[in-house]
Amino acid sequence: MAQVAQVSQATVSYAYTRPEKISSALRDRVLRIADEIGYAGPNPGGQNLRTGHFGALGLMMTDSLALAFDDPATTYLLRGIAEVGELAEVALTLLPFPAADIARSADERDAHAARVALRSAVDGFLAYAMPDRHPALDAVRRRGAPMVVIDSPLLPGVPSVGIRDRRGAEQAARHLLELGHRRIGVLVDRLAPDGRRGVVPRGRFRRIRDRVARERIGGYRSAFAAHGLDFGRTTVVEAGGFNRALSLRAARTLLDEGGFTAVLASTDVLALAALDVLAERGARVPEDISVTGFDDLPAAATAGLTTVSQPLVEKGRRAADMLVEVMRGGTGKRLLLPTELVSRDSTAPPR
Amino acid sequence: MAQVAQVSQATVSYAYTRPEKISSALRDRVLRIADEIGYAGPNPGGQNLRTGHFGALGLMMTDSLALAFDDPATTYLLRGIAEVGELAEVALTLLPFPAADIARSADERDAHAARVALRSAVDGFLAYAMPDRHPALDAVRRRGAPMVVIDSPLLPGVPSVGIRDRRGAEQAARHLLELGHRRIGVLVDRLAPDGRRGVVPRGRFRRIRDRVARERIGGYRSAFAAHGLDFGRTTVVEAGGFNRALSLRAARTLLDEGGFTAVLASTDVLALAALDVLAERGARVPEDISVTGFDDLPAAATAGLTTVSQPLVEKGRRAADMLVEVMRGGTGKRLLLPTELVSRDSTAPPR
DNA sequence: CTGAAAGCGCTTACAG
DNA sequence: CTGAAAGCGCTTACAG
Repeated sequence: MAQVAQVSQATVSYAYTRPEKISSALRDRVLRIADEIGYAGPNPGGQNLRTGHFGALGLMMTDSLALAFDDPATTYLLRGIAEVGELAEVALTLLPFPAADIARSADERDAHAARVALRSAVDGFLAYAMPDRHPALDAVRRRGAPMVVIDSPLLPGVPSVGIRDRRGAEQAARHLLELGHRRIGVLVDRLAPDGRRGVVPRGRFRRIRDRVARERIGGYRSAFAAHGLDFGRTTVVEAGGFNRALSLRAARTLLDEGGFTAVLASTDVLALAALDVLAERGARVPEDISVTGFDDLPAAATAGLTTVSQPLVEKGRRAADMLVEVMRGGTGKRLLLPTELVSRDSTAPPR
Repeated sequence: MAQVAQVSQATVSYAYTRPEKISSALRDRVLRIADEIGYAGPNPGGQNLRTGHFGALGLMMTDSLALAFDDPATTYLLRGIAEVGELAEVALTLLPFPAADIARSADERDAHAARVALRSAVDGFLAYAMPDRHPALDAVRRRGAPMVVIDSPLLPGVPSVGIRDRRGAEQAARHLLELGHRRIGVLVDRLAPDGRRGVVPRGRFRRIRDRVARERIGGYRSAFAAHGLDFGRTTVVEAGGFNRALSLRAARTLLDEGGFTAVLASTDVLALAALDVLAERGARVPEDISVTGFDDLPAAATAGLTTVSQPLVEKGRRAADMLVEVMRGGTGKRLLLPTELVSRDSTAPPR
């Protein structure tokens, strides 16, 4: 391009990125010639290498991207991220972590994820709801790239945004217990990314690989203990994932057991699935059985679901804000957002 | 890194990307030293520049990213894109087109969008629901990057995936007309990205800047004409955007006028908003008034909405497939997916 | 199986 | 206000 226009490379560069450095006549000429010969402006690859930044943020999630567009809670979080004004200048890159059905094994999947994180052309990372130990997290830290964690895991020295999961879960459980429920069935999404689902055997609680799941279970456990109940004897069903199909299946498995006066669900998606299964079976809520959720999605309000609200959109916004701050040289911190029990029409004392 | 390990740059490169080119002993040594000195592997910027590809696809949308996480139809589309297996190796970059409230003017917004498209470190573009003329589209074509358009606009020589919008819209309108409706109010999302909303003045129909809106209005118009009605005399309310708040507002504006026996909405989000406003006002559907939508979101089925279904997830999947094909040197084509009228409980003959 | 060299396209001091 | 030169970090023929 510089050759054709018979100017130096620097002049072309200035024409695009530093208009004040050259005369406007020269700039116009360069731009006109560029137009004629079909030069579309500085190649991003060259710019990246030279300036050392990419103009993009990477978002890492467990599993595949499907989560981003499948799970309502995730969608709200992403909305918050997208709202951040400073991001008007940077792209949001959704990193392709392979789904379980594509990768041959969990190890291979993790290795792939780490490679992706390392290779991706981004200036900073948002890690959302990752399991405790994940090679991609190590890879990012080693690369020394700015990172902010959302929800899980908690990594020493890594800034993060989350909520008081244990307390929120405790609030929901206490609400049911204080209403007088003693036969409570529990629904959880996933305790570890190993594809297991169904009734959770006791030993599995010691091998939870996700901070949020661990905290929520911990909250349930302590609320139960405060009311003289042993959480270990409670039926807990694990969906094995986040989507509606798996949630419905888990709700059916739990409700097939029968005899519960309440369902304590660790997400709204699970609680809403339970509501649907109950309606299908002709059970009345809350007369026959109470149900609580967690998240307070808009759909929870519509369904009259008693749940624990967390500020999902704000969580995304704050995390993105914090990442911008870290990328500017700030240190970031651990930010905890409030939760609140929202009592609606899906809970009542047992008969 | 090469210096410390006392090997050549090439050896380091091979250690990471061509294990078969060096002995495994040497490779192990290189990797071990890298680990010790904290070298995280090849810098993506250097790789990009040298190989000429980025390992990412760019998604361009009108307005801001908020659309991606705000509009259910868009969310389903993205789910389809994310499902494409070949994408397990490439990232999906959401390009940050500034929202109306951030950019000072429409021109500035467009110029910014073009710049972003040019600068972004991606190998190909998916352009979704863009207005007819948009500088970012020109910029991408000039850059010569592979591109597939979803829905709008239709560009000569550019492969695209869409549906028969005109026919689908015609089906919905004809359904109402054949039931005997003559006082039909129409709801549309946006005819041009200029921030206008409210009752659409006649002249504005000649200045629609979005292909899909134009086709759907055309479908309504011809169905009306076939029944001896002048579409030009119909009340059409434009929401001015895609979210629920604007949709509710548009529905209120339309229904305030009164006297309609049916509401013909150009999207399900608008139709569902109309349903909510009608419920709020104590009107019975379909006894007092009929409502039709377009898209067939899962929420439409729940609400018993009569609508025109289009395969949203498949649209995304097909578009991503086609882009992969084009990036491999294929030519792509114009792909049209089927629509179908789904008759549910929100429509009946007028009283 | 390993190493020295070229060059991808840019930006930025620096000299004129 | 403009140009010549260096170097960002990599990969890939090529020579040994």
